[in-house]
Amino acid sequence: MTELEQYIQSYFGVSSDNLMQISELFHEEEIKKGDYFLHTGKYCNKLSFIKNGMLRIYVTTAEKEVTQWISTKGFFVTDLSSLVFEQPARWTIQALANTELYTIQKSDYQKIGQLIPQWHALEKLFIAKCFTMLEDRIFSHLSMSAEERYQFFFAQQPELFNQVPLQYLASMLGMTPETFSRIRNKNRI
Amino acid sequence: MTELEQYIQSYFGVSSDNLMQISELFHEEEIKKGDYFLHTGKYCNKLSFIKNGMLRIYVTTAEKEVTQWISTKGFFVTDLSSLVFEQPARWTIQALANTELYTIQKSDYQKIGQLIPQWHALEKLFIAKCFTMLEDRIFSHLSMSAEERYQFFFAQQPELFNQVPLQYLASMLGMTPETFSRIRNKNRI
DNA sequence: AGTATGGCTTGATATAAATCAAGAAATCAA
DNA sequence: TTGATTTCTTGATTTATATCAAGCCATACT
Repeated sequence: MTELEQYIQSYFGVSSDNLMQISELFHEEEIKKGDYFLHTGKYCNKLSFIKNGMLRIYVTTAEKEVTQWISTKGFFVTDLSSLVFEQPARWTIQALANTELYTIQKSDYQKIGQLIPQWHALEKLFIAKCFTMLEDRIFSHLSMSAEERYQFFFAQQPELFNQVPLQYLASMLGMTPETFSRIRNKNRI
Repeated sequence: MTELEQYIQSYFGVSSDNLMQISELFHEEEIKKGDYFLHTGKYCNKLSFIKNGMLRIYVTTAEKEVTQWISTKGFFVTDLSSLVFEQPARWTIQALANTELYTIQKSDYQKIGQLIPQWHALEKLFIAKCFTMLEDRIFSHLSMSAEERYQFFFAQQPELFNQVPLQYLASMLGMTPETFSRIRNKNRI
């Protein structure tokens, strides 16, 4: 089983005879550090798994740049509202490092539902899972201080803290780089 | 077309011959003010539309009560992770007023997929829509002040501000009742 | 090697929002 | 209606976090 098939299996629990059908629709793609996967306002017509590397999902407002999320190895990446509802992309997505992707084009993505009858049901579960992760994140903003959010997130993804420019982590957690730096220092052994 | 059918139509865009099949699976139910739709830790085995009234979705932590959302007429209500993944409910859901619901039991809900082949695809779109709403909410916490969140939310649901105890709105927006009260006063004409 | 450049740290200060506290208004119950 | 709760408002104070500013440390550049 290829790495891609393992990811699809673990996210969607597809049976192994279907796995190959799906994974054949993906192709490998590389994005160099600094290059863009997607620009705000464009239409997102693909969905990718990260084989290795990192992508930052952000948006530029009048005052500042807001990092919404950083995706790493094993994660999905797309602009869901653009892919699914054909709307202009909300997010800009840029590679923080040289990144290899398994990518499926929208047209092929839409074919999966015909190939595999239970696909939509599995996909629904996947998106529902993503939904609950966002619920957790909102909860963290309703009930935690900056330091608590730091610890909550660090517990979930400690690897990220060594690999990602800290200013982006700070933004993603809803605090300034200075505050992030101080908290980080305090929490270092 | 009944009110329930209109909701289902508008959320899912089901064709009219399927609408009745679906709506027949729902039954009406009433919850008195103060009564509970769901308790944290229990299993949520239903999904409801609000015909009228209001429900508050919240969780009690060691320090405080955190209101995650307030659902009103026309909205869906359930604990998604409990309904879909059969996990203990994260949220407690309580009626803020006498509330009439159209409710479908989990067992019937699961039947819809068999009745209507494209159901899972429609449901996926529905959850994806909910997902993007949560993305917006997270963005509001990453980039806005308390006052800006107040205005952002007020623009979306001005009706709520007259009907709901303000302390719950405050919690839902991630601020204290005092801060909410001051901002509200300032923004009153 | 030397010097830019961008990212991180640290300190001083300002500000938004929380907390504490008391009183006013609204809601509820008898 | 009246008193009893509960919720809301307002002011004073504290605290967390942002902002401003300077220096430091890496990495990249020539």
